[in-house]
Amino acid sequence: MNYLVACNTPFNKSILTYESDDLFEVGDSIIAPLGKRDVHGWVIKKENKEESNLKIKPIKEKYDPVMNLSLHEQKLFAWMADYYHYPLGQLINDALPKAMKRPRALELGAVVENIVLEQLTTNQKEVYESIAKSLDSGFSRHLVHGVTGSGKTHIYLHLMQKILAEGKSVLFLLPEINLTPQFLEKFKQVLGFPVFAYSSEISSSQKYMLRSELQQKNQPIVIVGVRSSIFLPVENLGLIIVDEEHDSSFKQDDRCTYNARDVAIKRAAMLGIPVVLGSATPSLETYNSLEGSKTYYPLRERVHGFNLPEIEIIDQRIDQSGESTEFWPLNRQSIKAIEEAHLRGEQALVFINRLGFSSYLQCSSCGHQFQCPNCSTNMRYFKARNEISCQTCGTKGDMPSLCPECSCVTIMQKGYGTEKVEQVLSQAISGLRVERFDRDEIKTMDQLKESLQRFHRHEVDVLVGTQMLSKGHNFKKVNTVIVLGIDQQLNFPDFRAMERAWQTLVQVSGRSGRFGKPGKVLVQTHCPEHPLFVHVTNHHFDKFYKEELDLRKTASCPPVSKMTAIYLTYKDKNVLIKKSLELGKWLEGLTSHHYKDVDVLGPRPALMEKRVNKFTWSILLRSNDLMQLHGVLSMCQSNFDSFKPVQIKLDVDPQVIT
DNA sequence: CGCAATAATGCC
DNA sequence: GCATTATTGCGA
Repeated sequence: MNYLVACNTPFNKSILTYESDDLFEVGDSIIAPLGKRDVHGWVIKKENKEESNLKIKPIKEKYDPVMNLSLHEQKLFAWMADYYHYPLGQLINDALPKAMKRPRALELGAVVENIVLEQLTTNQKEVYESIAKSLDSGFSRHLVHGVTGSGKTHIYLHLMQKILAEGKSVLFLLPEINLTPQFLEKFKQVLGFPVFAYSSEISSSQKYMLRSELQQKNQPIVIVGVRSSIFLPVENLGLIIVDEEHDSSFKQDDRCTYNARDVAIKRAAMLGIPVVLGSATPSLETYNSLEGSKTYYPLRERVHGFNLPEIEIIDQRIDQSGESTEFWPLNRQSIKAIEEAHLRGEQALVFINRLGFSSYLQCSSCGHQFQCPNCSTNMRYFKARNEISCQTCGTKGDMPSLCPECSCVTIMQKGYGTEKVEQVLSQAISGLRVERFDRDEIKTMDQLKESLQRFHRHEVDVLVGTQMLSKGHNFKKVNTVIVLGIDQQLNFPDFRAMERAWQTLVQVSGRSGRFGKPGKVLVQTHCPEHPLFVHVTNHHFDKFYKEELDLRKTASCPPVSKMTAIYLTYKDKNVLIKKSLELGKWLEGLTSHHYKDVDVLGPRPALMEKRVNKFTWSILLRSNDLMQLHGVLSMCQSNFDSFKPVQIKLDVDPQVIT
């Protein structure tokens, strides 16, 4: 008997033929010889021996039964390999836990005594009941589009309670690990069933044990997990919830570029169960496909009749024409707002999406900038560590004392980050306790918990943080929020720039005034007339989505069309450009004859052309016809070898085009 | 030349 | 992706 095996190798798209006299089943995990070594593989097909010019080797042995794939896993992985054009064997290898070295017993999460779940509000109840009706009737897709503070989590909890009571399990996906502590506590207290947190905090042996446990048992359980938890073999799964479905952390950007939200939808469809997507700022994709349907649930109000914060757009240009710049990058109004909050005994948040003290350094006499030697980017300046560092490759250097070009000693610090704002703020307002909340300052889960606790206990007045501060947190005494750097987000050269800026502003402002006091959000910008701000200040989400969709239609961008980015990477720029143009030509030829509805855009240099001493160019494929697009991608994938030695990577449904 | 770093090739 | 084999490059 011959066996088609998906192996952990990119060779021949990972699908290799082996023979054996022993019996293997489809889905079995096996070890097979490849060249002078052994690889891990999964049987995907049995067939009778045929004439072949290959010298087919025998399968070596059965491997670990814990790694065997159920029928459902086989189908899901096969779909993914096909849709994301990634070798099946490597995909399975990446999705399953690594073999275990030191086995240790698994704590499936103790059941905490039941605290009664609070009643739903009228609005929440309507949504709950509508979703609950379809819980037992096969696949359905729901979108809870609730403003920040409308109690989406509360609806999820009631749905979960119902599913668990029926003896079924729930997969709850969320974008970032730093949200798990609070979710987890609440879930454990309220649900009365085992709740398991799945994230990078878990060791690989724990992941292995969990897989093994889930395969054997089918008692109801809740898994609260990040992206990769979508692959857990939960038996008797009754519901998948994807919270913050718009979030880009659901997209994997290395290896197989899957989007866990889309895999979740596919998995639910295959299992015939409902999937609930939730967000205050749904992706255009999700909004476009569900808005107007019976399974779209807008929640326009916060609970208890609390108001959404007042959002004020501050024209930063005024500063330049005379007003003092002593508190730059914060302007006078922002300082005043924080000062007033402090006097009222409240706290405040400041958001900036950049780390460090200044974005780059420049010699004041010759204009020399301090570039990273390995990447096409400037080094950022970190004052506390007195060093400059590249955020892309990690190269570090001492803060220069004079210009290497002209020996001038005056080096200007341009741009700003969290460190700068922290300093300006503590100097501007005496007695103000300011802390930073970014990945520079907070590296472990313990540091995260401690920082949040200090803030909750009001030992800190202002947190200056990046995006990691923007999601999910409930701060009782925060009614003032400052947003810096939104201009950079709006200027990002990608069709989703406006969508992302919208999401930032809405999510960030959602941290303000969640407990009834009037909330305020100040957004500093150099382009206050930008159309986005009109919808943000009025909280008009329908209008924002409508206008943005119109733009996408005009420009024929997703969700109206489908896209795939092709990245070519090589250390020699000239060879790379030559090969990129070659691939571009080849694709043009292909699309002009057989796939007429596919557009080829580029090639062009990637946004960061040089990264860690390798150059990258990109080509974009765009089409309204999914079949044609994937036709081109299959042809392209089969033809990778002819562009050697350049490395080629596909990103299906890219989230950011780099 | 001699050796080591680097590139190219085969793998079922 | 990895192991093996071929090619290049540079000191002396």
